[in-house]
Amino acid sequence: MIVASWNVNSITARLPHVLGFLESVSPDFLCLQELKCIDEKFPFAEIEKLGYQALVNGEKTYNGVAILTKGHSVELISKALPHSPEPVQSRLIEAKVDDCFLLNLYVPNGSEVGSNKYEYKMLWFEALLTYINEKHKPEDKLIVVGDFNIAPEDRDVHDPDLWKGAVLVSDKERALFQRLAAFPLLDSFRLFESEGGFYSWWDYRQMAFRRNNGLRIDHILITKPLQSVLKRSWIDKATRKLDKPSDHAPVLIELDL
DNA sequence: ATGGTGGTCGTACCA
Repeated sequence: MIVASWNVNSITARLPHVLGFLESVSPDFLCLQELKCIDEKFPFAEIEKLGYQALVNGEKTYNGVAILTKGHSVELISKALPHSPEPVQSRLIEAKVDDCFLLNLYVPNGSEVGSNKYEYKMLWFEALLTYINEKHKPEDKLIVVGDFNIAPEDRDVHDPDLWKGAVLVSDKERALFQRLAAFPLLDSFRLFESEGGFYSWWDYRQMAFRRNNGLRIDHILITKPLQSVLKRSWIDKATRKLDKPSDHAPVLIELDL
C-alpha cells in the first residue's frame, strides 16, 4: 500500500502532472495541498476517470487540501480544525481508510519570523496539537501527512547557516514539530535515512533545484502500530524535474498492508 | 544588483 503527499501549487495548473503521477505510481492514497480552487472547480471527472475518488476541502485562490483514494473504503472524518485562529482557512482534511486514519495538512507558511502570519502559524499548530490529542490515541493506526512548512532539523536544510533562525527552521517552529513527534508520531523518512541532502521543496528562483538548494518540509508521520509494516519512505525527486513543476516534490511511504 | 519565479486573477498577495 502506497501513501503519497504532494503540495501541487494549484491543482488546475498541475492537473497533467497529477494525472501522470496517478498513472505511473498508482498510489492507494494521494494527499494534495495548495489546490488553490473551490470544491466546485476541482477536476473530479478527470481524476475519477483513473479510478480515484476525491474528498476535497477547497478554497478560492489560496490553500485547499484533498485526499484521493483508489480501491479502498474511505469515510470522511473532518474538514474542520476546531480552535483555528481567524481567519479560518482550508488546511485540513481527515479520512478513515480501511482501519487507518489519514490526516492531510497544509500548515501555514508563516511568512517571516515575528509577523502576523508567523503568529497565525503558531496558533494554528497549537490547535492541531489539541485536535490530534483529543481525537486520537497513540494506539491508533494514524498517518499524518502534508506540507508542514517546517524543516525539523539542520540536516533537512541545504545551508543551515544561511537559514539560521528564519521561518521554516526557527526554534519555535521546530519545538512545535517536536511536540507533535512526542505524541508519538514517527518521521517515516528518518526511519530509513539519517543523511542530509534530501529535500522536498526547492524555491523556483535562483536555480535552487538544479543546485539542490532545498528544504525537507513535507512529511509523512506514523504512529507506532504502523512502524512494523512500514517498508520504505522516499521523495519522488523526478517529478520536480518536469516542465512547469510544482515547487514541491511528492513524498511517499509503502506499507505492508 | 536588496532582486530573483510562479499561481491566481485581472492587482496585489501569497509562497
